Amino acid sequence: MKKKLLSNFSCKDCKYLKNSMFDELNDDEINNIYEAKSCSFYKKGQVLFHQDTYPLGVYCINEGKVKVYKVGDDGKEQIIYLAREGNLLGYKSMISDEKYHVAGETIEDAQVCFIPKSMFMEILFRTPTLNKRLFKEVCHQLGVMTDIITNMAQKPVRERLAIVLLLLKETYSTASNENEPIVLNLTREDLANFVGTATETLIRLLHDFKEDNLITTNGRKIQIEDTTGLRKVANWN
Amino acid sequence: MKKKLLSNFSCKDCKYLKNSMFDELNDDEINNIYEAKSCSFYKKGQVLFHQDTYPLGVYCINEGKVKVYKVGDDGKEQIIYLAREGNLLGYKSMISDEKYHVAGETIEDAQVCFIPKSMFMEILFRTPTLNKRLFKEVCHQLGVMTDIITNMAQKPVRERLAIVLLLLKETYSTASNENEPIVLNLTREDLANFVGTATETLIRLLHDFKEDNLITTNGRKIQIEDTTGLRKVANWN
DNA sequence: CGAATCTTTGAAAGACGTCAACATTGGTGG
DNA sequence: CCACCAATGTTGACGTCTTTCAAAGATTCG
Repeated sequence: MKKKLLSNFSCKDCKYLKNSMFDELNDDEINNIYEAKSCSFYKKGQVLFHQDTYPLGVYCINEGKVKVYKVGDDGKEQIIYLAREGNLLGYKSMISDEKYHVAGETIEDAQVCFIPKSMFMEILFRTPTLNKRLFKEVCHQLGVMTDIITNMAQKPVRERLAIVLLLLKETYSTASNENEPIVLNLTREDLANFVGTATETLIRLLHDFKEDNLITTNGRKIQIEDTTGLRKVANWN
Repeated sequence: MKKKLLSNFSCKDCKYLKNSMFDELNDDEINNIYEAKSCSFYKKGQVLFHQDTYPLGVYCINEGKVKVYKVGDDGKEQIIYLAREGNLLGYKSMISDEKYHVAGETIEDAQVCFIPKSMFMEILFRTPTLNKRLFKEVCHQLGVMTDIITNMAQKPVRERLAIVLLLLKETYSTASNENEPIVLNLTREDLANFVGTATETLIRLLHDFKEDNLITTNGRKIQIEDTTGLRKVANWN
């Protein structure tokens, strides 16, 4: 299922290098990463790494989107965040030396580079630039998570949905597609599992938002029509 | 209000050293910390560091408990976690170089050591043992946070309360007081802000738990009577 | 083209928050 | 040391947000 690509292109030429954790590395250091990695093709819906298993390495997304989620005690998925091109995945549990708390699964056909654990750890601890960069990133993410916890605990579903939509726009927008609809390969259920609500509730709220001209939808395409309005609904920032 | 203590005892002799982030340091390294720190007395309810301000240094709790919380958009506190003796606070936003996402406030009279930013950062990046230790801890905490997010999103208040009670027992229990009631200086409102619910709902649920002989209460003292039962209610582990 | 999956809508029950009133407690000044 | 005030705790009633269950459309993919 996991097809190995014939060509293993250089990280230095990766168009997402500047958005990655490797953006501050010098040529030699980048080359170390390049030599350690291998790149593979994953079909939509494939799992990169499983919850409750030990990390085997880290994943760097070259093409496609990945949903990172945790399965709760009752078997329902909670999407923690969506990762996109350039993002590094699966390193946190590796560093803390425990099983994955979450799983990572492609939501569209993807191309993902893999660096085996031993190699990554070795590079990580002999490359201060990378070490510092990742350390910072992890600390930043902790702050973001406290924000999410607070929102989950205090905000009603409607506001959380508005936030998620705004977030998705950010995750999916590039310079080129600024005003195009977000084509997210997320089912309504996924979306509900991101917001933290039931699928039916999510659908009803999307309906409301459409009536209020905040968004338009066409199947799984969602177009944000009124960012300001959404932000107001979210009672955010 | 913040009284400086006359004696500045050595970290090496701190009885909580073994539970702290400094547990793996050698004598020299411990001494660096010792020389950088100063220890102060804080009265119950004092704020160690404020949300949305830049970190000035890190705090190591020598005596007392500290609630770490974030004020949401509607002004309500969300308690993220409770810190106890030996815990290090306020370093994450320092490392990620941003304003605090949370605030830290004593919930009982406390004695807290402080290490100024410049000194701590300097020690952190010239002491691989400490660096690695903290890095690991931060990554671990991220995993814990994903668990919290999932619980907040998926579990009803009743289950979350049960979890919080079990958590509090862990936070407050020492070898000596295993079966004593938890004397937590948390108001019902604080407790509600930890669980993520309204004060009235929290009180009603505590009442239920009492009826089911899961706990007994006496003012702010809460005694866990049936850990197994609580775990069952929590639908946990 | 048909099975399977996903989406949407309706109706009803339940969980939870809010408001208001009242009780209790703890801290403070006299 | 006591009395009093303000903060905290408790209870009831009520409304609303949300979930759940059921069933009917729509879409997708083999």
